[in-house]
Amino acid sequence: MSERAAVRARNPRGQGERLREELLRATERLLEEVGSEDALSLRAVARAAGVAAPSIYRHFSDKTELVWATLEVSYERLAAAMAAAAAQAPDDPVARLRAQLRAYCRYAVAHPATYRLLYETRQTPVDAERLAGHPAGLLVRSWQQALTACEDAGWRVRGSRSEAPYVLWSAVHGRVTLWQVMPSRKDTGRLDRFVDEMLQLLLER
Amino acid sequence: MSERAAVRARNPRGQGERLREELLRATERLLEEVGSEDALSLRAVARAAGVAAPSIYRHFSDKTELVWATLEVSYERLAAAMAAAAAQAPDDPVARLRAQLRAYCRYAVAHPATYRLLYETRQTPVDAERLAGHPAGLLVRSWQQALTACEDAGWRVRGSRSEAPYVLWSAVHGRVTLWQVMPSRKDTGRLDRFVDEMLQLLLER
DNA sequence: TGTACATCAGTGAACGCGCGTTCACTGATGTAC
DNA sequence: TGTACATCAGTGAACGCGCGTTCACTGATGTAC
Repeated sequence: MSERAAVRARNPRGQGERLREELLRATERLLEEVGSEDALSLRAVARAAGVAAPSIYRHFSDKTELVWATLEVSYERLAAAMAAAAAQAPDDPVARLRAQLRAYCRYAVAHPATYRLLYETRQTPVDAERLAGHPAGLLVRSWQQALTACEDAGWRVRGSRSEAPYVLWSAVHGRVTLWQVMPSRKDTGRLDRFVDEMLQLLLER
Repeated sequence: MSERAAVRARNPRGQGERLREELLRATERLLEEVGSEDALSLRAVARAAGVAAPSIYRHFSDKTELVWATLEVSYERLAAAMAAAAAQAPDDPVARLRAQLRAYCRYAVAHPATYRLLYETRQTPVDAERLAGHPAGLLVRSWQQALTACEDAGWRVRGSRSEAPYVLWSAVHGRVTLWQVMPSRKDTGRLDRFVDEMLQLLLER
């Protein structure tokens, strides 16, 4: 599989935290390689980072902690990608929302394993407190705001307004999943067209 | 975890195939218990079936084969549940479609792990041929037919007709996933309301 | 300027474990003659 | 009716493996005096 990284120099004093970042990056990369949390091993992460396995424990108390931290990083990446896409879109709320939705799809397609991780409930020792802080809540709010911006620009949201963010998010997440599992025609154009379709269903002048 | 089943009597001659069914049932049950394909072990399946581990190899050539067979059983169960719900619904195509969608949600909620398996691409040694026969295709056709029935009864499908089955399926699958991952308010009523919402968005007189 | 010491980043060896799979087998039951 | 044999359902012991985690450690570098 993946070889030990080039011989690693020990971090200088006071810079121990750097390894933490390297481990997170290695975990993200390996996760995509092996495809799932269970298939990921701490030893492989250590190998990829060019470090001995026990060194991980300087920064993460156990495997769950490492994976959870990676999940948080993933969420931030996704949110950042969406924000960047919106910022680059034309100055029109619908165009911005469309750009966000497309960015969402692109992220999912580009990082299938980490994307799947976002919707993983199983996370072995997940306690209530942890689930409550699940970054998923951030996404709902993001769709919510985008829809409000459309309304402010004179669009009407069809159907129940409170349900609308969920309609949007469910549809797009579901479509990406189906896209990944359906054997035929893996062109991302279909995802783009789906996004347009949903916007037309949901918004009217 | 789960204890060895009550002492098992060896199947009579010619009835060896019975163990196959017992293994499938045990796999389904254990899958729900442990939550994922990776966390499932052949040894645990054997224990649950009251049999020695090597006995599995009389019926399945390896772990993948066993899991794949279970996936097929799951798909059939889901399809059957949907069909039964449609059959019990009032004699109206929209009511029938609604009943199918709700049955879909109920299945997903009742069997989260096997449901998740339906959308698992990873299936380690999945070759092209196998993916092509993925039972997911059956579901698209089922939504397709239900929509046509509505059209025949005088309803119009809003938006692109060819995209509509995917809209329906994506939305409902996505919503179930979110429902499972979002920490708060786990009442299935929300899923039912979501189904209604989608039907209103998609169908008009 | 020298030196004892604390801190820090990271390691090598070992632990016990459960796994998927293979192997040569057992013992009951049916069949051929 | 008896007996040799084939078939069938299933087993016990063993294989090699990689895993998560713990332990006591090393050796470079900074700090106090």
